[in-house]
Amino acid sequence: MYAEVILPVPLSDTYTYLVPPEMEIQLLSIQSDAIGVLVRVEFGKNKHYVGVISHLRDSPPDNLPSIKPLLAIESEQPLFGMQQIRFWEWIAHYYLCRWGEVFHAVISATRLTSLIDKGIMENKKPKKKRLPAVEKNVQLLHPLNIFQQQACQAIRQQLQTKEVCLLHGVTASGKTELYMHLIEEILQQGKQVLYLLPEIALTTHITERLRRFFGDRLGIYHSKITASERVKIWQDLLRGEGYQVILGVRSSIFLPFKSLGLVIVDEEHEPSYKQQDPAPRYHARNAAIVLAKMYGAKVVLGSATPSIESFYNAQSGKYGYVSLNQRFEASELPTLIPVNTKELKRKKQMKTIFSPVLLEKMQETLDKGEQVLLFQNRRGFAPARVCKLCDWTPQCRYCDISLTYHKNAHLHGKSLLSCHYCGRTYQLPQACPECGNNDWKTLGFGTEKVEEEITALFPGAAVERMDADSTKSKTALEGILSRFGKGETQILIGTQMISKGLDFDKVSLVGILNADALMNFPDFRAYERAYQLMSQVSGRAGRRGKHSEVVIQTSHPEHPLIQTVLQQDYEGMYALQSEERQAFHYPPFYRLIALNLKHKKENIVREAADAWAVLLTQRLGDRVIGPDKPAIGHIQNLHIRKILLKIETQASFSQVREYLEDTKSRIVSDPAFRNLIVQYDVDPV
DNA sequence: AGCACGCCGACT
DNA sequence: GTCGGCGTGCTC
Repeated sequence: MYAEVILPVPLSDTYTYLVPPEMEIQLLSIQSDAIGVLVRVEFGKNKHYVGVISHLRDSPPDNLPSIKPLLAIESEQPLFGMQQIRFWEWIAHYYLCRWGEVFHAVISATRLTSLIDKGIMENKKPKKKRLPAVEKNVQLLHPLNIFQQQACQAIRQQLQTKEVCLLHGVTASGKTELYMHLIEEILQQGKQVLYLLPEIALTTHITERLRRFFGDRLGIYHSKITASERVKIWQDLLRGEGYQVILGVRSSIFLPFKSLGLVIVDEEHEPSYKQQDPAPRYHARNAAIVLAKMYGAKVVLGSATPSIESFYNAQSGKYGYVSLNQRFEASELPTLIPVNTKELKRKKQMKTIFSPVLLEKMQETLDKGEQVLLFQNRRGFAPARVCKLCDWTPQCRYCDISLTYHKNAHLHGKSLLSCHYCGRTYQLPQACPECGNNDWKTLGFGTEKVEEEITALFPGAAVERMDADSTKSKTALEGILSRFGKGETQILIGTQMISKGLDFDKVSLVGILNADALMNFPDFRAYERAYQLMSQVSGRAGRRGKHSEVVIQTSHPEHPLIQTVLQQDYEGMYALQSEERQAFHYPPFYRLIALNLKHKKENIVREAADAWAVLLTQRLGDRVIGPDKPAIGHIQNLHIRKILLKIETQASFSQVREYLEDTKSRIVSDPAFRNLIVQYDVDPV
């Protein structure tokens, strides 16, 4: 008897091992087909790995130089079923990565090794059953209001005939409450539920809210939970008791569901659902839809500002569509006020980065004892520091990018410069290394500069900043949220972090400091993103009945995108965008596949990319765009070229995959291009 | 991903 | 004369 084993190494194949005769009975008694059983094997010389059996076979494949035996069986029960293995296979095929890379993601979703080291296989028997779950805090679900009830009913109805339903609900319309009712129904049927959230939105606020209702049935899954908690989640899902609702981040799609009945993807438009590095570069929303299909489960996608893709699928009838456009407890939508910064600058009225209108409204808000949010989607003090004399700008030694100036963070007593691509930090040079001058100016501004200026302008106010730098620890983040929630902080400055998870009702003014910066980046999704961010951050204002205002500073108030934001006209934005996407062959009308080629030597990567594009063009014609040198031409000392494919959505994906594989093997057979790094990114975000 | 094998610079 | 740099090749 032989076993095909998937190993957590980036390789495309499974590997064949001999099942020693004395192990056969043990193996088959765990699982009759052995699928999903963990085994310890030697791979290479003296390297031991824990892998998973994908299937058994009677005879070994031909031409194998040698076959090693399984060393040990590492699980008392199969940890994965056929469904999981089929799901991994789908991920590897669709996202053009290797089996082993997917399994590696599954394993590391447990930190998926700590689980293997001290987890599941040590528990010879499931722990003695806990007493029936009579959590003291468990409450009954709140009844839904009439709008929520109607929406809930509409979702049930849509899901009778459709796999996926998009719930388009304005901020504060009570989507979470509605989800909870749907979850309860599925639990009553004895099925499991996966509730996906972007990492940033998984705050104690929402977890506590759900825990209050689901008590011992709710497991929470993210990168910072303890190993023992992970193990419990695994065991409970495998056994079908205990945790049956998982509130988790994107990697929780790899958990071993047994009888999945419903997947909720909240904030479905969030780009952080797409994994960037390393492979598998999967989109958790799209992968979750496939996962659900394999289990016969239904999917609810929720957003106040749906992705263009999902709204398109709803419009075309592929997804069901339900909207919930009444705010909870009669909250009004905020009034949006554009401020023309170009004109103010011309009139010399922009003395700071804040318009006089914004400053006045801030003062009024503080006088009323209410709170202000200021949104600037850039951390640090300034994105670049420039020598006044010769224009020299500090750059990262490893990446093709200017360093962000962090005035108030220090490295050996000096202010710090940091590379926002590779994370390296540098000391601020005193004098310009080019000309010796010691007089600098800064370009642009980030949250640190906003904080410094606001502190000077409002000396009596309590000001805090919330961005990736100020929230490195979980306690720091919770501290900021809790002080703001209690009203101890009057002005909160932040990056897009403040657009999620904040759920406070004393915010009556939001300032968007630089709308132009949100729109001006070279990406086909720039306007969609800008709309979503401005809309989400505006939604933080005026919860619970208060009148509220949003000031948007822009040099182009007449811009069509700004107009749709001001009128809170999602469908207008969708119409603008879908026309453009169709005309220029972008999603949802075309599928994008990006090829990233990297090499230490620029001439090698350039030649390889040119050759690559020639070969691909022979087969795919003008669907091949590039190669292009990206704006940031090298990162981590590797030079980069990009080739973009725009493929009709109805085209055969397996055909395209075949062309890509064939092209790759032809290029890398050239010894000059052997150590080229090739990365595929399917459906890039 | 690891880990070993294999060819060129600064040291006891 | 060696120790060790990491380039590249392989793993059932």
